[in-house]
Amino acid sequence: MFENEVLKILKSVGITITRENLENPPQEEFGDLSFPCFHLSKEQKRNPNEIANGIASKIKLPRVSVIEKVEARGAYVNFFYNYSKLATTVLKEVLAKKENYGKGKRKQKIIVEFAHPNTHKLFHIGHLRNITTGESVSRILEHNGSEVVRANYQGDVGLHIAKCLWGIKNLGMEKLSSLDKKIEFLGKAYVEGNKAYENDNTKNEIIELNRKVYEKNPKVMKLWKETRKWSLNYFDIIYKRVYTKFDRLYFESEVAEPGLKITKKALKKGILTTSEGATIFDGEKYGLDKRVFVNNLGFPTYEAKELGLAELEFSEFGKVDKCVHVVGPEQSSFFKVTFKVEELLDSKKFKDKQMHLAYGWVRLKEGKMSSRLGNVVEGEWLLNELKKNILEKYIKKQDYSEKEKLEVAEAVAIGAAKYYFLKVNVSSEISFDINEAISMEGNTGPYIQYAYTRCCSILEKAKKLGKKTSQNLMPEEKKLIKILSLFPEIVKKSGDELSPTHICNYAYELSTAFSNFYEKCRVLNAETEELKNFRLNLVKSSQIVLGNCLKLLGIEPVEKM
RNA sequence: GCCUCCGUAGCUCAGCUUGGAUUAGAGCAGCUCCCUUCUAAGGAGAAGGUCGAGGGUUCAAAUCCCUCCGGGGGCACCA
Repeated sequence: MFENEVLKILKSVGITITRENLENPPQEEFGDLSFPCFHLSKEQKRNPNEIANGIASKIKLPRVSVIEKVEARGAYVNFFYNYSKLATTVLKEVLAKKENYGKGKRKQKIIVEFAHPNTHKLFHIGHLRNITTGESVSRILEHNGSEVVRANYQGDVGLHIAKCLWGIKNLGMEKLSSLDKKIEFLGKAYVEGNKAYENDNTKNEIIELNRKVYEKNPKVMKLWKETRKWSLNYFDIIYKRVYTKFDRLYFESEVAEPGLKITKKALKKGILTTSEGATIFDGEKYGLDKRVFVNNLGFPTYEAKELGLAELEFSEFGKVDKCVHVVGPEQSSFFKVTFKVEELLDSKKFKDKQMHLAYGWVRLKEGKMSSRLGNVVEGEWLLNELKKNILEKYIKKQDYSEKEKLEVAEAVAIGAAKYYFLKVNVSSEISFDINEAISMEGNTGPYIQYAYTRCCSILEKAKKLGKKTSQNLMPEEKKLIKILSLFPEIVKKSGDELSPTHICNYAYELSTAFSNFYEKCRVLNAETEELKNFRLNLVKSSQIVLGNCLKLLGIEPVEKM
């Protein structure tokens, strides 16, 4: 918050550095901002402790300053803020900017491509992590000032579809009343088709069916269209449920033809070659894998379709600075190859703009999920399970209306699931422990939500905010103010690293600091009216920043729970 | 064989990009306390660690480099 003041002071004693050279001290007793002297020590070949001492003794603080004290400690020059001034500055800023507090000015246009469920296949817990990550990354980038295009690339052609359609034909089309039943039926059909693919006779039937889908055979199209629509309707319900909306839905059926055309061009240019009847990319000279773009039956693979997709993505939205693909780590080789081919096709358009954000697998304790084995953990099932438990364990005991209870339980359940995904690094694998996610204690979504509702509850009782600022702050108040002041730099860090984890850690720290404050500092019946007003402003600011954190995570804040 | 991600307390994980503050941080589980007080889904305290192993670079390594061990994922006609 007062970085510029510190830089100015350092400049006045002949040290010109940038914000990057300053650090946040690990402990309160080391002050609020520090300048480590190790680099100077290298340049001047002097003991860093001496340098730090020299700097600290040279500094003469102005009479009126937001910096209260400067002190050398070891190799660090530590700056201590005047907390009364810090409080005034932070509260003023948060209360003025509200949901825009911490908003950055990076004006990039970024496509975030995520979700990508396949039609005719179950929507599982891994898709849930995907959407959670993609939505949060999108919101974080937006808060950094970028314009985000949310894209979703859904697979609606290919062997998996053929397997499912074969299964439907084999099982016989049932009369199904509800969407849930239809989705369940598709799941069964897929498993059936997948089994049949193991057998040579039925395998050929499935391949034939696949051809018919690619060739848009009218007889097959009818069934394809109808069942595809089931999946899409179902996905729409889930997207809405997890607070996501897409600007553009892409389909494999839409990019297959264009993708094939591009592979022909790439073949002419010598980027792709022919081998054993297939069109392939031989990545050896780039240290990459060999991958097939068009198979020996003439069907475009996922690779060829990707070329068609990229072409669309980079032409439909004007100048795009970056395209982030939120996809599992098993596609790492695939993306390295397609990114390379795209770069070779049009360097100016694609080079260094494509990025694969790989998130780790989600497992249950029983083992890896696979829709082929039919032992998937459905996304919706998980959300419903969390909701049921939250409702039973806590919300039922509250005294508001049934309708409100359901709404609150829903928001808390979605938040619990999302937070469980986001609190670990994107690349880490998650072994999903349902009991742990349900337990709602410690570093969890419900804990953050709860801190937020405590803010709301006080503010509701207080009715209005006064404007006085306190002079002597309690340690809990100081800590809270300090944390509030750090929000903008956390947002920047999360955006730079595409890492929602930092927001989770920050939100947890803020919630803990608020709980401490709540415990030690009475607000509504504070000793004086002035103090009460100051604390109310502090509560309001905490509510705003906690709310911002939740929104960046894609979680809906609730006012009571 | 090659590529890639991961290995930090009994369990789940921060910290590693940009090496530094004589005590490596949390949360769960277990132990001790705190509800006449703004929702105890809370707060306080004690306990718990050869940072996978071994080398190296450095004044300084959980963090950088190398080797090895263990695990996940991938490496041509699936997506």
